Amino acid sequence: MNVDIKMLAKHLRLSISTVSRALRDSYEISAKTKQRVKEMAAQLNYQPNPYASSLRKNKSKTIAVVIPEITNNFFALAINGIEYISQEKKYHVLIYLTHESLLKEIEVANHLQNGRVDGVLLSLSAETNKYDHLVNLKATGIPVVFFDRICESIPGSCITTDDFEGGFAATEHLILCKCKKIAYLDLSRHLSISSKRMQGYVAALNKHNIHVDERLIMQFSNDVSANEEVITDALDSSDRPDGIFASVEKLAIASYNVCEKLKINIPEQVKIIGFSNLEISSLLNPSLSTITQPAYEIGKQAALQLLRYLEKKNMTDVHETIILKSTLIPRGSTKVTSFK
Amino acid sequence: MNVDIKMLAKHLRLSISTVSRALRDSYEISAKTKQRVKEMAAQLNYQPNPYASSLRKNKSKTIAVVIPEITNNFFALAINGIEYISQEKKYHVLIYLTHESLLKEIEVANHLQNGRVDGVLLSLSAETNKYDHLVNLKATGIPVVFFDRICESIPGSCITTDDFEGGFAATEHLILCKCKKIAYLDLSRHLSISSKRMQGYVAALNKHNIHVDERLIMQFSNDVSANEEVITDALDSSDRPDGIFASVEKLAIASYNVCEKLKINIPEQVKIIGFSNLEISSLLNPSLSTITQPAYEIGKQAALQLLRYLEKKNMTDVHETIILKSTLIPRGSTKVTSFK
DNA sequence: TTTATCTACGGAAACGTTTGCAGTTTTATA
DNA sequence: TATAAAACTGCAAACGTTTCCGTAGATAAA
Repeated sequence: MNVDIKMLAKHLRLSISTVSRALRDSYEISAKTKQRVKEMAAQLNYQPNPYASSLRKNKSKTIAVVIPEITNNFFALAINGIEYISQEKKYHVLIYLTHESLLKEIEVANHLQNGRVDGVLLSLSAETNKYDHLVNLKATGIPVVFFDRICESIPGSCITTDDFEGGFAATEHLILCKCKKIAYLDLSRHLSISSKRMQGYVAALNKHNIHVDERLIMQFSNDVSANEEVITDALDSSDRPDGIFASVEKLAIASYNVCEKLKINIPEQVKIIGFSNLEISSLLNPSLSTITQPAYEIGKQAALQLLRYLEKKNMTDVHETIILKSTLIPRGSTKVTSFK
Repeated sequence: MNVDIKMLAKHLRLSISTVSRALRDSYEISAKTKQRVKEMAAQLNYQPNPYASSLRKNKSKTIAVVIPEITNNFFALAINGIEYISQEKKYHVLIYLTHESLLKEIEVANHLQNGRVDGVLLSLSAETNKYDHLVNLKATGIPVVFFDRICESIPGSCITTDDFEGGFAATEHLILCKCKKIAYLDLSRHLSISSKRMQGYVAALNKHNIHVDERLIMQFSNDVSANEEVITDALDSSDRPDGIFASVEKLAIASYNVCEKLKINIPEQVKIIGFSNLEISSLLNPSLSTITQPAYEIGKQAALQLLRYLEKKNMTDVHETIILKSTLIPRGSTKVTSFK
């Protein structure tokens, strides 16, 4: 609001350009002058105007994080990682939530074309089934790094986990726990993570010679009560599945809720495993078996990748995909109960 | 990057100023011209440079959210509310995490003096015991609205909950559940929420003529394992408390972990209640009795308050405090078990 | 001594907007 | 028809930086 570089220069009886250079440690300025300038700047509490600087340099030192939702342990952890790297490199982090809506995602992506940010970290919304908005965004020269819910049809940087292996492991785990009829609860058929996890599911069934029943592959929305209804329908029948593989945390939780309501015992009557970053999975009743992603690390890697790219002189489009490993943690919800 | 207002003007054979005014719907421009301009702008995909605008107008349409941590359901929900209001009013949201560190908070607050944001929403770190940095920030003319962990020694706007009543209700609930020896698990003695909740705790004990035992009032840090050690010490003795009131979610969780480890039965041997926004409290083993804050609403109100303030012509310093109500939800962890 | 190189700094343009002021045309009023 | 008011539009100065040039003086090389 107050003291600008002009005033600083006046106090110092130096030119504006000299002050600017001194503050940025230019080689053209003598050590003595630099020190004088810096001392005076500190004394007057000079705060450079970031917008003037951004305008001139055409760099904002700001990145955008575009995610489907924030009340989700995975994304909260990822942001934690992103923030860690960003603040270390003096970048600022803008948050945009799409609430799993394609329209919102398009709106955000289009807006970000205006240069408000130097780069974008993005995880697709569940609804997203076309990618023009993202192609356009990249076309304006703004680097985009996808994380977790990546976009496979756009070349570029991606940070993700071994979803196929995770899906395979989860399913095989259920199979080894004697499940014969395993349901796959899916968020959206468009998402990379969903299809990869499902492929793992199918592969595991195939390996163990279990027929893939299409009716056991269920799609869900963002509507909690609608989801629970679907699960209720599936579980409230005589030939209900004896195993549930939830591709995302909230579907595992929804399954728990339904089982509670229907008085279905986990793991005796149905075993449940799900992708989840719930730190208290072990405290659930029963404790939830999970495939857990290194969410914090994903955030860190995504931010690192983007910032590394932004600091590069030659902005050649890197096309690097980093795949981190998830880990399966068996707990009570898939415990094999003895016959009685 | 590309097409700027100058180019737009050239295409339209109009002056820059006319174009600018037309885009902003100035009364000085004819409807016909406005339409022409807007159509051309859309056609050329003109994106106004936000930094040029910010520089000129000395307004950034950006707010900062400064919170202790994001992997916390309360804050995630609050951000959700903040984002909801912000995007509605076309504001952008920068996130800064202090990780409960005073130094970090000071660093962030000082940085924000430079005008990068028009206003700040802040929840104090657990370590914060002096407020110069916040006084300075406000002194530069940047409005600050506190939410949840408010700063009582600085006049200004605050959004919080009825922490005294919440603490009182939680404690009385334990008392009515026959607890005789109730521990209070506190995050930091500096925080407004902590002291308010503790006052409620003390008041409830007094009302029921229960002696306030200082040894039952325990302080905790941000270090999970250290916290669990303290709780272990408290619970692993013959005269352990029979009731625990956790002032924040993570201490309730820590208590669960310790009880599990020590094979202490909840609620038979010890009853637990805690402030928490865990949506799956009911699925814990046993389900957790909670005092739940309207976190989403707090976020919304905080953002509303700040933005209302920013849009005001006369920036008179409002000093409004909004107190929302928490609700006590009794569940399994405080259930009175019959004598056997 | 002349010329070239370096060091340290200043002047001024540029970044892309917004806006005060002035100017021109059109319309309304007398 | 003359004149005042209203309706449009343009010029140019900001906003606070960064950076391209240019230059004065000092030092080194010829």
